[in-house]
Amino acid sequence: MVQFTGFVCSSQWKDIFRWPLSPLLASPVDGDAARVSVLRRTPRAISPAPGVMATTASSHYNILTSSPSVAYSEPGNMQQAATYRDAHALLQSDYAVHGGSHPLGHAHQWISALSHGDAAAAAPWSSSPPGEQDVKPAVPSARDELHSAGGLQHPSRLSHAVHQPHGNHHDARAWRTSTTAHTPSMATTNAQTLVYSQPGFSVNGLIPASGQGMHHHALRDPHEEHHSPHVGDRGHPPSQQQQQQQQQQQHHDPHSDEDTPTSDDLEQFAKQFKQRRIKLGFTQADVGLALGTLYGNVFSQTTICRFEALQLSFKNMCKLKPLLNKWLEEADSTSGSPTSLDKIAAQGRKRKKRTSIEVSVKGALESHFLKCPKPGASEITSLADSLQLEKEVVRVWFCNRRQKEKRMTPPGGALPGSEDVFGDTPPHHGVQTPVP
DNA sequence: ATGCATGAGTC
DNA sequence: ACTCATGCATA
Repeated sequence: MVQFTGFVCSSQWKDIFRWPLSPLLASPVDGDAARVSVLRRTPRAISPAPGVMATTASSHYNILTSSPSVAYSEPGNMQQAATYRDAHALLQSDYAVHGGSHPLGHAHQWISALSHGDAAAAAPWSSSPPGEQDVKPAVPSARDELHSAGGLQHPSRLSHAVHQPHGNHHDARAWRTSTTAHTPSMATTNAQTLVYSQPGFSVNGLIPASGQGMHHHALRDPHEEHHSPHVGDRGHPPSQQQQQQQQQQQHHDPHSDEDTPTSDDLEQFAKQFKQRRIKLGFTQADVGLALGTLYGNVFSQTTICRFEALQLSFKNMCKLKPLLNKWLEEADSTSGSPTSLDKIAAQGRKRKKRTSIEVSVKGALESHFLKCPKPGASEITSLADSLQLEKEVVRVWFCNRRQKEKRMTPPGGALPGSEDVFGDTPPHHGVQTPVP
């Protein structure tokens, strides 16, 4: 039953599920770490399980203040260049400075305090559909193949019903089945939200705080685009667009961001990154902000999280790695000093309230997806009709589902050990480097 | 941590 | 109308 909430803002019901958190103070391992991270423990015993709360915002989510400005620029605007030392960058920061106008009045009143995220992910229906998950060995793209010297993927896979009606399956899951055992006891603990809204706040002079996002807009890599190159099954010249532009992919060095890393490198890095980050006492959100301060590209907690979990596309991972790597260097070289946090609110336009699709409905969608991942407009319409959902919602659902399919990092995000189901799961996976 | 949403860039 | 990168809001 989908009910519509009249007000977009009246989503107060969510507070009903606010559990009394008992914040504990935990000092990060490092004794010198100037900052402590407040870890919040979430009583995972309590599961709200709001069965029927399909709240869909009224379709007329009016755009009150449609101020596009997402400017994260600061008054001081001293666009120092040099920050991007190496232009190798394939940084394709979006943030195409639309409005250009900078808010200035960064209203960071929303410094969310919602942090609790007991890692119990695994969607109910995501019980790793066997034959479906075609765990074909990486080789997402020709490019990938080149540097995938990691030699991780063995050729054992063969069948797996790699169907997919339209030949557009392909890539993604470059991340082999790593059971991603992470999920420490804590998750996003964006507690210590001390917000210094300083224009040019530099940390120990090490952090160039200058990046004050000025006009470093769109660095979108014109080259390197054309997604989904690798036409699923290699072995036939796609005759598609021009080959990638991997002019010089000599030998890769996992540490230098000069070349394209391998899946292994990325996995390794992500893992290490997370450890370090935590050790330094930073939250994913902190990092996201720092990147904005340092390089002008702000990222959300979500993105950092996905990076660590390797839930981004290969390309995207490659793009972010250098940035995160730099941050890491800065971060621990300046550990023991305050950090600047600034919020560039992107408030303004009203966002459609997130639609909550009931489990049963999801099941239905999932079924359809298995049959036809790319329903036509008419199909979507009828499907939406039968499911009592807005067409747009259904459309988006499929889009997201497809996108997810392309990554679905841990196919067994569901359960460990499920990797054997395919009988071809890579013999090894993420190695747990026990922190130096 | 993840589900649904937005938007730029493509096709 | 789709893919992709991203993120708000939520669980």
